[in-house]
Amino acid sequence: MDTENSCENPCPISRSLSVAGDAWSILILRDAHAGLTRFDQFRKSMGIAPTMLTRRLATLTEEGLLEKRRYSEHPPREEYLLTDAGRDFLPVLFMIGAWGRKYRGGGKLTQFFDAETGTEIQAIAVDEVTGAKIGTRPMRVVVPDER
Amino acid sequence: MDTENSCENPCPISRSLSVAGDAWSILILRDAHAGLTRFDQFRKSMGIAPTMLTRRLATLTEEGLLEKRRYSEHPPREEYLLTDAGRDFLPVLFMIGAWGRKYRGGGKLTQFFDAETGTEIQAIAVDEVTGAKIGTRPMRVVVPDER
DNA sequence: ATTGTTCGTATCACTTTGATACTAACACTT
DNA sequence: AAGTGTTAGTATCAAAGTGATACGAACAAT
Repeated sequence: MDTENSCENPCPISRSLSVAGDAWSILILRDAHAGLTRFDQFRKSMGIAPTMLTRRLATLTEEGLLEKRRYSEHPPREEYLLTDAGRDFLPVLFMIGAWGRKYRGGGKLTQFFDAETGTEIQAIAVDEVTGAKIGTRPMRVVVPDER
Repeated sequence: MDTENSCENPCPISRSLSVAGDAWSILILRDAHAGLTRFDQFRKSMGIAPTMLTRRLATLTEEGLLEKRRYSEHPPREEYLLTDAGRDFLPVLFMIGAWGRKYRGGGKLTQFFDAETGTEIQAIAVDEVTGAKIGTRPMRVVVPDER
């Protein structure tokens, strides 16, 4: 795709997709949230080719969702940690997961529980202002005019 | 990627991504939510090559997010409408958009308002059970054992 | 000295993509 | 009747991206 549409495009979805709009990037972020930090952990978890992984980790680092940290000087070893921007991707992951759970739910699925209450987490998107579920009320779209 | 991981993989995120894990598909769904239904509308809106668009529309239709409807017999013309599954993708779109708004927010952005209250929609993900924002409380992950 | 671990790079066949041109089936205008 | 316009694609093909595999560098451990 044309990934150079960052600041031109008024659509916030396009802008996000130009950063993490492919499946590998999203899976890396998923695994990073699950606590993985190292090249080989990602590689084994996802079965991704090392060339791909190198590129994706570099992009996510450049784009500020991950940061490299040296965890060993001898030999030099880096690990990849989530930044704030990367951590804030979690709601996206949960909504993607919620859709998959509902529409591709056959067989066994990974589950997420609230550690305090012990209840299974049911992620939904709401408008923080009105409290209404996204998609349940009519909305008005305002597209900025060009230039 | 390996797109044949539908029912094998216990991760609901992987399953969703095997259906709509590329930028074009997500942008088509965005435009479909904005009311576009026809081939040329999508093509002009996104600047996508017709070969790509044909394939993506076919995939989304096969996967049950869109459905074809004939709107003219002479000449034969089809349009693409969101199914329930497609409509339920809206929360994903809003969360992706929310991230882009927060971390790639320079310049003019499309805005969404609640038609009743007139307030700008601030999409967040919450756990419907506890009401807590996703990511603010510790959670426990349960991965099903193989076989 | 040999084996193992970790984080990659090199190579290369294969697949996907994207730009462009073109077609089919009409309607509409002159 | 001929030409123009609209819609929904298909055909072609070069360029780019992907992915499997092998290999390398820099050590640690035995």
